[in-house]
Amino acid sequence: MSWSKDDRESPRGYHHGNLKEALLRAALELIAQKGPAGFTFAEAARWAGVSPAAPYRHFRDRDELLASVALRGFNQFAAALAQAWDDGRPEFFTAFDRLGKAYLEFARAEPAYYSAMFEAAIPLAGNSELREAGDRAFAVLRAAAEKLCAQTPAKARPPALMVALHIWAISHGIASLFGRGDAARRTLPMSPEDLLEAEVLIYLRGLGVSAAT
Amino acid sequence: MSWSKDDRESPRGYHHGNLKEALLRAALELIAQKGPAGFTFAEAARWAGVSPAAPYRHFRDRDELLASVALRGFNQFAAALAQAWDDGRPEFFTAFDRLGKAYLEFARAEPAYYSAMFEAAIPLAGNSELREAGDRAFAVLRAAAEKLCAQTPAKARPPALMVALHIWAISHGIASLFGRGDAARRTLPMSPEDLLEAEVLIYLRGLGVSAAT
DNA sequence: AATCAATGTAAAAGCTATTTACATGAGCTG
DNA sequence: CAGCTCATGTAAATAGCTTTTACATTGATT
Repeated sequence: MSWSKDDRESPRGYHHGNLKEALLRAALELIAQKGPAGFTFAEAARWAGVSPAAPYRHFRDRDELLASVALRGFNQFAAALAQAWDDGRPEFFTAFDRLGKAYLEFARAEPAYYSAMFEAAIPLAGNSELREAGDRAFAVLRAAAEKLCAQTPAKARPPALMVALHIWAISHGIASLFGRGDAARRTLPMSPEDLLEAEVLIYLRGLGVSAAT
Repeated sequence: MSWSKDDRESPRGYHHGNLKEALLRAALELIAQKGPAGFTFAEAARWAGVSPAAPYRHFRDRDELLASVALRGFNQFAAALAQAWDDGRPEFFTAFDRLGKAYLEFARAEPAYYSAMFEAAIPLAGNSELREAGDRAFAVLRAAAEKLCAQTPAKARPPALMVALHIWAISHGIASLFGRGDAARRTLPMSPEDLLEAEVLIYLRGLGVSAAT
C-alpha cells in the first residue's frame, strides 16, 4: 500500500483532483482498521485533506460511499474468483480447489471489502449495479457448480443452482467465522483452508463425485 | 412482545427500577429495526424514559451494552439448540434435523441477537463470559458431531471437532446469506430450511452416513 | 476574455457519546 | 423513627459526526 500515509497530504490547490478515488481508498483503509461501523465520513475527508462537506460532491451520503466500496469489492471478488476458476482449466479438480482457496484468500487479504460486501447490511433494493456485481461473482460459483454437476452420476443429478448455493454457503461460513485473522474468535485445530478443503471433499463425495487423488 | 410500546412510559419516580433490563430490551428492539450499526445509546435511553447519561450507570459504554445483548443472545441460542438436539433423542436423525431447523429458526426469529452475536465484531478478548456463552452454544453442535461420527464407518472416522466446525460453517453460511427475510439479497429456488437440509444430507452421505428415509 | 459547471469551503443545525458535578431516595443502622 | 450512605438518575458541558445551505474557486468552454 504505497498510499497508506503519504499521498493524503500531497500538496494540492483548491481542487483535489481525484477526490472520489481518494475517498474510496480512505474508506477502505478505515474499514480495514475499525470495521464498517467505525468508519466515518468525516475521517475519510480528513484523510483526503478536504473539508467534511466535500465528500458530498461525490457521494449522496455515507451509505453511498459504503455501497461504492462494496461494489468495488464485488468487482474485484468476481475477478479473483474468475481468474482462479479459469473456466475449469486445466481440469476440474485443480480449478475447483483453486476457486475455494481464492475465496478464502480474498476474505483474508481484503477483510474491508469482504465485510462491506457481506456484513454492512447494504440494502440491495435500488442499487442494481451492486446487485449485478454480486451476481457476476456468484456466476463464477454457478459455472463451477455446473461443471461439478456434470461429473455427478446422471441418475440423481442435483440442480446446479442448488449446488452453487451450497458451495457459497460453505465458503462464506468458513470465511466469515474463521477466515479473518483479526476476528480470530476461536482457535482452530486446522487452517481455514484445510477446513474448507476437507468440507468440500466430503460434500463432493456425498454428491457421488470422487476427487482425483 | 407485550412491552413493545407501552411499558417504556409506565409512570415511575426518580428511579427507574429496572433500567438495565429495559435497556437490554430497547437495544434488542432497536437493533432489530436498524441493525447493530444504527442502534444508539441515546435512543435506548429515550426508549426507557431516562436521560442520556443514565445508561452509563449500567454499562461502561455503548459497546458493552452491545456485548451484553450478544451474551444474552448466545445464552438463548445455546438453550434453543440444546432443546432441539435433546441429546439426540429419540434417535439421531430426527434430532439432528431438528437441530438444523432450530439454528435457522433462531437466526430468523431473532435477527437482532444473531447479528449482535456474529456481525457486530465484538472483541472476544477480555470478555470471557461472552466467549464461554459462545462455547456453550458450540458445545451442542460439538455433541451432535460426536454422535454423528459414531455413525460413521470406523475405517475413516473424521475428528468430531472438524465435523462440528463444518456443520457450523454450513449453518452459519446459510443463515447469514439467506436466512433473514429482510436481508433477502437474492431470490432462492427453495427455502433456506430445504437448502440446509439438502446440503447436510449430501454432507452426511459424504461421511458415509446414510440417513433414515 | 467571459462564463459556466464542477468541486471545495465555511458555518450552522441537530444528532450522538461520554464525562463531571450534583440530586434523589431506598434501605440499612442504630 | 432519624440519619446516613450508596446506587441510580439528572443536567450541563465537551467533542465529534452528518448533512444542508450559501458562498468561493477554478478548469474548461466558447
